[in-house]
Amino acid sequence: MKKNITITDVAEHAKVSKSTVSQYLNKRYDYMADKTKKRIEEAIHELGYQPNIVARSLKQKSTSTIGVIVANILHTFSTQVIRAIEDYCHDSDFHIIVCNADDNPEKEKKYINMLLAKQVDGLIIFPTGGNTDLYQKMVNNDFPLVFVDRTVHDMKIPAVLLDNEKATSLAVEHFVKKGYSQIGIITTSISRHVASRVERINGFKKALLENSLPVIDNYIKSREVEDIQDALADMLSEEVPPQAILVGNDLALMEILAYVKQHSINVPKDLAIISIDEVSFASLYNPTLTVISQPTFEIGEKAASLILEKLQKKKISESQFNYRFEPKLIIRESC
Amino acid sequence: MKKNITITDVAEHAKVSKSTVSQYLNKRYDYMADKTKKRIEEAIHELGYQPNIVARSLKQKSTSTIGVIVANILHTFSTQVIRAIEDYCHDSDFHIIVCNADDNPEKEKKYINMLLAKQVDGLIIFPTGGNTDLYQKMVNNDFPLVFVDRTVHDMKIPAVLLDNEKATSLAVEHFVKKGYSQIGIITTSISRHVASRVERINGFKKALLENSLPVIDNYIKSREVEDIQDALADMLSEEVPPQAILVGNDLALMEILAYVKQHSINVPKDLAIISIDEVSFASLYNPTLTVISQPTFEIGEKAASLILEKLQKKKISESQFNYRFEPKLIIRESC
DNA sequence: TTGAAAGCGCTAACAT
DNA sequence: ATGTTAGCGCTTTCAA
Repeated sequence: MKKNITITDVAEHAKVSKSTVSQYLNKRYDYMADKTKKRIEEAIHELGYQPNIVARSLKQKSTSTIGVIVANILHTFSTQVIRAIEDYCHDSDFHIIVCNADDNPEKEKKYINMLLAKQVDGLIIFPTGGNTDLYQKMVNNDFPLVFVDRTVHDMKIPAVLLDNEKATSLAVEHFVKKGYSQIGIITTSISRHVASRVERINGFKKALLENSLPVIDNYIKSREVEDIQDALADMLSEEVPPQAILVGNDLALMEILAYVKQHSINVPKDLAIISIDEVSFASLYNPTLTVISQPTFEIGEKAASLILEKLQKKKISESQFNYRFEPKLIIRESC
Repeated sequence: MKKNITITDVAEHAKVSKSTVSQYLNKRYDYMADKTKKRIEEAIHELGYQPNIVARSLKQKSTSTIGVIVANILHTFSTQVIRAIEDYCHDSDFHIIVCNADDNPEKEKKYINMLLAKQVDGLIIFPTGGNTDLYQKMVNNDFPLVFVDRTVHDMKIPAVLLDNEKATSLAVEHFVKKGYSQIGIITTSISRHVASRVERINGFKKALLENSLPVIDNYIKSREVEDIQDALADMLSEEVPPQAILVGNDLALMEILAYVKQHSINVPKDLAIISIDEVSFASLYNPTLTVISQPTFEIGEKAASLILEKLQKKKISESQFNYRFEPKLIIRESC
């Protein structure tokens, strides 16, 4: 590995001082003679010089990078939101570093500390919910922090997420409209500290009541991914099995579809399905899948803009703490 | 944002010098008195000190991070390989920064320069193929570089990728075994500088010949994603349309399935399908999809290990330049 | 066993 | 219009 070219080399080559080169690099041409400018330009070109961002970051105490910690990268939702964040940051000349916590609070903690050590300027977190102390510490330090997808109870941290109640009520209403009254819900289990699972289940119950349907506990299951199929099996072996089921997210959906396929259950005749999260094959599947889609792009964009705002103003005016986005029902054949 | 705690603060708090704290941080306890060690430990804990990685990187001229530039993050293949790279690097205390070139050489160039400026210790690239000059420059500078998924013609850069010929021949042989003789191939178009598309198409032709089948130009199409459906339509409107089709990757597959669905084409009766790349819904789809899967985990692992080796030895002994991995035929219902 | 001092590559106040 | 200088937070000789 050859020696790196530094600003000193450029300065010597152009026969000016380092500071002048630095001025040039930072586009402060105000008092710079045209010929020096040109000489520096040439020197940079001839040497193939690239400024060392690490050195600059050290000096400026700012890395122009945002850390993103996602609870579980396997969700299509996550990757789409991340792409939106990346796009937005890119436009403002910020970089992002993405870490996957694997739904594991320990990993999340490790990544938070790592990213802080790396001096990221802000953090966007899809929280596991298991590190409230750490979150709180960052808030106390005025460190720019935004949550995505989930809020954490009692934390004064902006969160960008779906209007989960609306999502479940959209689903339930559609089921009802299609004539279903025995409706179940299955979702993957996530930490109780985290609002979204609770919100979806509560929203579901509320929607049932609003439609004058009874809330039946055995129709409500939240399990680890590996146990989703069993949960469905349990539900379907009830004396009166549900005729329709709301699936909490894309990973749960895969399990449901696997079960349905293996047991030759006809969708929607034997079991109607609505899933939260749009999936790539929803319109290719047989039958095509009715889903509640999240505006992933807007969510990511909002999260990124909140962080960048915080960085600029250093003071958030009129802090709002929940940015709720509208779900959309996409009607296809599965219900 | 509160002031960051530095090594100086810790030193003062523990009443030792900065260098001693640094020794401690780097686990050089060899000559350190137990009580000083303890005092430093306490100070660090009390102050909640985190070493500043940026400063360390500047001094050490090494960031312990690897840059990864992926040609197109939308391929499942890419995300899986990246996860494997991340896992491997993580075990060696390296971080990765992932950038998506969007199949655009200009973007790729921008990211290469950005990552170099950020002083990454090495680069893993899924090359677009459009920046041979830049690649060459890095090689000349002895900068650790590994390609994934594609080789670039005449470059002395290790590449980790699928045995594409094997992949196509597996597919063709399976088609033949199933009694098909009119076989087409459709894939998304990628730069001509890049070997994989060429390899898959050449491998396809070769396999046809080996099975004593004629090579028909109109059965061979490579187009942009948006034009894939048209390409299929063209092929199917041939006088003698193909009865079986090999699909080059997952994104192309989505298009094919959309077309097939819209035109009520029965798979495999009207059209048999084999696709390169395993997709999440392959075993859920109706019919289940026969695919050629790539060992994404091994590919990522190999790429990461090659880079890390290069970093350590600084000299590659017996450099090998192509690491080919075995495709696997997963037989399901679509052929 | 610990400390002093130089320096990584850059920026920014202050001189000139 | 350009140069001098100090310093960002850390590591690393070398000295004590």
